[in-house]
Amino acid sequence: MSTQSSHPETVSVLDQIKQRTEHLHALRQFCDPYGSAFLITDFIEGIHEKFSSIQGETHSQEKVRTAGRLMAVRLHGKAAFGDLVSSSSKIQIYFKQDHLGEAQWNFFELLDMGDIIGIEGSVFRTRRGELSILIDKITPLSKSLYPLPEKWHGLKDVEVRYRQRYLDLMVNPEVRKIFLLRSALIAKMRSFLDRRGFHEMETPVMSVTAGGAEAKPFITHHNALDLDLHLRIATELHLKRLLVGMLEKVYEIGRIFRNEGISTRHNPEFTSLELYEAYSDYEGMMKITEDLIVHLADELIGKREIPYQGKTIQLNPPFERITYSDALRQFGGILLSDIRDLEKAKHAAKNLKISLDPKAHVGHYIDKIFEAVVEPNLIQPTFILDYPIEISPLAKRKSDDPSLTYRFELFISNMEMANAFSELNDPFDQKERFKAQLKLREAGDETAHSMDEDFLAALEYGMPPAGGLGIGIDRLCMLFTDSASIREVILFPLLRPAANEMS
RNA sequence: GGGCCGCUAGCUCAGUGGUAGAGCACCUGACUUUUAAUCAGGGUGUCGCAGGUUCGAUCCCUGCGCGGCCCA
Repeated sequence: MSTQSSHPETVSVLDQIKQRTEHLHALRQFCDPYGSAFLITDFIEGIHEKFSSIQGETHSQEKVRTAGRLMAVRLHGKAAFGDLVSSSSKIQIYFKQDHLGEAQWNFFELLDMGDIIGIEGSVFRTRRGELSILIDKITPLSKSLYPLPEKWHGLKDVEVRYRQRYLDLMVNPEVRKIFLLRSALIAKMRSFLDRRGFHEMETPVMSVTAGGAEAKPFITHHNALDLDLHLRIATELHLKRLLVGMLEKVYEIGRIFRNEGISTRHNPEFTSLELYEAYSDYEGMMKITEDLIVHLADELIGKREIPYQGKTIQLNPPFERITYSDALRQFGGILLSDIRDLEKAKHAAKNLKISLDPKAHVGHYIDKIFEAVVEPNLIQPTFILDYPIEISPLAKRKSDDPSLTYRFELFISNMEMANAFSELNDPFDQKERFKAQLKLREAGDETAHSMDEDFLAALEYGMPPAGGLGIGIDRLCMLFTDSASIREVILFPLLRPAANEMS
């Protein structure tokens, strides 16, 4: 057992641990307190369904066997009520001395809050109308040696909640709900894509160069090859190689790593969906984005109006569409053409009180100005179309304006949820874009792309025109669970080690 | 990286320059249909850490740690 930082060795806690340990030793006289497999006839949620019609004084003929964690006990002399909790449900259990008999009542007296037990008994309804199980037999399955957090207020200290997430999950049922929803969301996403003929692929997490996005990578080292490797910052460039290889509809749901700051919307590792469809384009990607999000809302929430941080988000397609330059003009009175010149961009940024690194290039300024002027206005789902080429090195140029690209981002509640484009499949153009990125990198921009010769070689074999789409799964989960912070939807968000965990 | 806020019992939180507080949890007793059970009794603490000021610091000051929010 590891050192428990949240359990300072106070007399009070020691007393409770001591008492629980004594109960454990007493149990060992009769059974293994850390039991083995326990045959369950009914899960708790199933019992509620199966016996919902029980009324009055009747007890079920049928016996049930189920298991869970004992989370409350209401002593009542020679009887007691308890709450037996499972992952998504709970049921009241009734211990009765004369019914249990001396030996079983003895077991009951050795139970502590938080213990895991198996029970066998008949189902009945109490005078107050609560479906309950009258226990015939208790089987101790695991002992809880530490006192639990408060039963009414739960565990609120976010630091403890994240560092000891198991406690958070144990005592805060709504937290369990969030992660069950996250699990369901990913499952629904997979089945949605599979039904549409997409195939799930797995591309490398580690490679010599990390590309496909503007971000700093984490670096690790392979000993046998004596080689520094980067953790991926996107799955894009590998998935597009698959298009070259004639896998025409592919996706990957995977962990992405970016060596950047932490905020309520950013965790250094997060999960993305990226999908690529040959012979499609960004119009096709907009359609699939709408379809997917609406499908998830229908399946997970059951409606298309969802509450998020005090606002109501309407997920009814079609989502609003506005071009990048129209958005700048509409929300900020700014002309895109004006801020594509570095000096003019600096001036505009100054007016908006945006300060940037002196090495920042014009793309950074465009991005920041957009962020400041437009993003705060994008509450309802909105596609922003036709991004400037300076900040879109992997997207196809628009045929009617080669300074813009067939790229969109979807914003919901001011958050960037999706990013997609008609994929650039012209290797000559792609090479020029990489060269431009390389210049920025040489000028000190660590997030600029490096030249990926191998990817270029793949393009030179011919990549079909395609639409590609990336969706941030964590942010989608935030939206669907009304969570203000990305840490609420990541089981173990990165935290600094606590002082006593260092060294 | 900067600003603001927080850190007090296992948990949720009050509080004060002079013996450390409540509710829940826990312990003892009563109670065989309660459900935040109830009733009677019991306080279990390195007041985040380290310095400083002071007769005396949990409180005031400085630094540090961890976290939160906002900004970059």
